[in-house]
Amino acid sequence: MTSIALIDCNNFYVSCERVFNPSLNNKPVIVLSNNDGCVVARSQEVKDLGIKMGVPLFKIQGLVKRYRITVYSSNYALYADMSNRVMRIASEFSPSQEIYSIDECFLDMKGFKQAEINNYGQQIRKTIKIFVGLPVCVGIGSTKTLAKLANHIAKKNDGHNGVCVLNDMDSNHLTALFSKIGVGDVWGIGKSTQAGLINLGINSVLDLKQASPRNLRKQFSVVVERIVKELNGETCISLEKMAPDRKQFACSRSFGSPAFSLNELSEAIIAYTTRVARKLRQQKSLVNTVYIFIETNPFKQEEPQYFQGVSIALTQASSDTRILIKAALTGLKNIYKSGFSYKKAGVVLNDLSSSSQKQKGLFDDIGQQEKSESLMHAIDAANDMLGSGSIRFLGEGIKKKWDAKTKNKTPAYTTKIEEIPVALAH
DNA sequence: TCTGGGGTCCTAGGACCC
DNA sequence: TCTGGGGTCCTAGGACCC
Repeated sequence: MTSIALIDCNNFYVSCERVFNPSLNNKPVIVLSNNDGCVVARSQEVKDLGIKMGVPLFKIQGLVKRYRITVYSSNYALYADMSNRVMRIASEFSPSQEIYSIDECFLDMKGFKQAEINNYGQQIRKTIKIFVGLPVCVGIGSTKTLAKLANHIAKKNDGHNGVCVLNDMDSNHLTALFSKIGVGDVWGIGKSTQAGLINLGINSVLDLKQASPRNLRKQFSVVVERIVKELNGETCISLEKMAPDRKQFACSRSFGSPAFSLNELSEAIIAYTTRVARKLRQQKSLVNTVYIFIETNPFKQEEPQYFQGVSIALTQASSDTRILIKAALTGLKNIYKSGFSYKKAGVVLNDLSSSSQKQKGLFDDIGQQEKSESLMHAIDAANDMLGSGSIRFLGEGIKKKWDAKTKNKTPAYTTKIEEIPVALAH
């Protein structure tokens, strides 16, 4: 029988902050989204207060004051680095690993003895705690969906001590357990599908497990059919050892303060294009279509609203930031209308191809292309060495009034030497 | 005053072809 | 008076995830 483990960090962003500020342990802590807008991570204490994921900060200011909740802007440099450390350690516990998100990975546990698997899970937890300082839970089941569910059970029930193994559980116990978990807690069942299932009288995980996959495919989609099969131990979603190439790269941001002029929007679009172009080159891909959009604040319905996006097809696939910026700005000029208060803009690179399989055009200037590649390579190398943004296009501006707010960001403790924690000995 | 960002997959429906 | 049908490809939009 196959066996898959899901390692998932508890309250990941909050836990990362606590590693460098242990006085926050057992105290309520929140981490905010970009622009300090919404709650994206909550400590257990905050969850217990009933504060939901994704609520805007301004709606819970009263609770923040009353319960003295510590509020942080997000510090992605720190979280990414902590994630890498966790993943490296986890990978040593299995011959194959799929990194599923910044705070989760699946491990193939095939061949492990049932009797030992629980201990093994405990060992994974302890090792990550000791070496990185982060708390994780481990869920083990015969499919990914069951591993996810096991992890959910481990997180919600202290009795499991952070590890839940479903493989060896007897069926009575399993039935009792599954009848108590809502169908919306299953991986892949979102709000809309949950409502539809409840409508059919399918309320618990047990109900879903016992439902007919064929009927649910007709009612919903092949996705729900697969979930039912996976709940019954039939593998439909396989472990992806190698991360496949991305099919698109996007960068979009809300502005710290609204933008009005074409010039301000151009700055933002240039900055975002620079970011996605870098990601594109990292994957060694080229882009054929650049999509950009601008929008006003949809929450301010009393203000005039405008949303417009446009795709620009390049004459030739490219990864040269200058060419991408030129295309993006051409698009921007086409859709920009004055008189609106813009809140957000974005750039999406679609229709990617591999740079090693580039089609040669009839009028290609080979010398020009080599120059382009070596220039981009030099810029990337300099930014890697000196810190990103060291070399950038002047067009993205200096003052950047539109740039996002980050009022309460902790230092990049682990990735910038100037911001490393200092310990004083007496 | 203040409401995130980046990704994937699936499906329905239109365009087009023979 | 008579007005097909089936296949493929593409795209937009929805749903979901973290």
